[in-house]
Amino acid sequence: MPVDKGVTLDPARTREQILQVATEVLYEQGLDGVGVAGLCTRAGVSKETLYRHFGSKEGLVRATLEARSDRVTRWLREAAEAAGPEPADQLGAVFDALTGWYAEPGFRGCAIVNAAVQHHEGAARQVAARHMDRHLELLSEIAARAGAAEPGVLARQILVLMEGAAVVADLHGVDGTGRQVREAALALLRASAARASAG
Amino acid sequence: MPVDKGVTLDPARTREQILQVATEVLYEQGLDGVGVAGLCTRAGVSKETLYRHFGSKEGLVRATLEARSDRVTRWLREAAEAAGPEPADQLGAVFDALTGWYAEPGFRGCAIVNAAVQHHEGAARQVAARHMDRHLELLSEIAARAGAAEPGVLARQILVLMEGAAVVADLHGVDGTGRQVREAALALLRASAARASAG
DNA sequence: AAGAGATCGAACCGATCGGTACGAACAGCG
DNA sequence: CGCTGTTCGTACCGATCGGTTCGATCTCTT
Repeated sequence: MPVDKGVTLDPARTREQILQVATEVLYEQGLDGVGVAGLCTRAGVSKETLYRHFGSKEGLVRATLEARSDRVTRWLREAAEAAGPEPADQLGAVFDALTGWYAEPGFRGCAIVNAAVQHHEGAARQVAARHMDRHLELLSEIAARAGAAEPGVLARQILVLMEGAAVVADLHGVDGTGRQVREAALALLRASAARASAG
Repeated sequence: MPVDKGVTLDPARTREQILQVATEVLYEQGLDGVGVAGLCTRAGVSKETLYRHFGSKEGLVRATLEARSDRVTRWLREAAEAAGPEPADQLGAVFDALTGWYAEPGFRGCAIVNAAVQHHEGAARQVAARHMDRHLELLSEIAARAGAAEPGVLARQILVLMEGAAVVADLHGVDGTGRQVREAALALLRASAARASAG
């Protein structure tokens, strides 16, 4: 019985295939909602292969979340940059992108936050902390260019809006959430800028 | 060998004991982080007793989360009412209460949201949705009394701040989160009230 | 042609999972 | 006293968990 290994036998390809399946399945089912055997079946890969690439389930989770953090960070930054030079436009564009995400079928909140909350110890929490640092960096740049009174504080307030929006859109319903949160973020930006020019 | 059943043999007491332990342990370890056997050990109760009271682990989770939702809802409403008649004071008091919570040792975010995110199907999501409805009710009352332009929208924006604050305080650090989010909520309230009197 | 490395499928491991069953010990009530 | 219902401790169930091992098979490189 010949064994089907796919077209090529490329370790990097195999790794990517596992990562892609894990990204979907761990998001849909939760970290504890699927076993390694199930992951392997869906990825069309044997357990030995998975363990050689990632060492453990924890290692696979870490790699999956780190890749996702990279992707999301890049996505939001590009959305901001595509909106032109105005800080308010950039902030609006970020929340427009998020609003589209909430409405996607299968949306279940932020995968990284969800993972961090499921396992109170482990890699997910570190990845989540770093993920938020990256968001904060982007938001701080926008806040500073907008002339905010305290760019760091404003950025953190908007970060809270971002994370809260994902939770509320997931658990309480998408309707209007994105738009409402976008307006809240812009209102905070205006208030902070006004305070800076008045003070 | 005499069996130790505790001082009294009161079903209601037994039930409360299980609920109290489950509230702590499920929050600390996560829904999948502890088995029914472990719960029973920590509660000083046999598996048969637990299953007679709650039917299943899912039933125990539901009862635990519903009790918690009741408690949190009462707690926030009392905090608001204790702050006097001014809506802004009441809103500030709500976030002061939350800020104190974030700083408590063992804080791990909102137990109900965490549970809902861990099991994408099941009782936790229903409890979470209802939990947010209750928050929204309180916030809408405050927003309406503050003369907000759109009380429902403002309440939802502040709800997003509440949920996001718990996530950020848990995963990104407590420092300043409570105070910053409190100020953000009050800023949104002021902006909405100003818009209402101007329009 | 031959070796090196990647992969598969399946068997296997000990541990744990949620849930059930049972006999014995206990309390409260008539 | 004896009846009813609660609880305990323990054993047990089938299933699944994360992880390891092994021989066979396949591709690529030299």
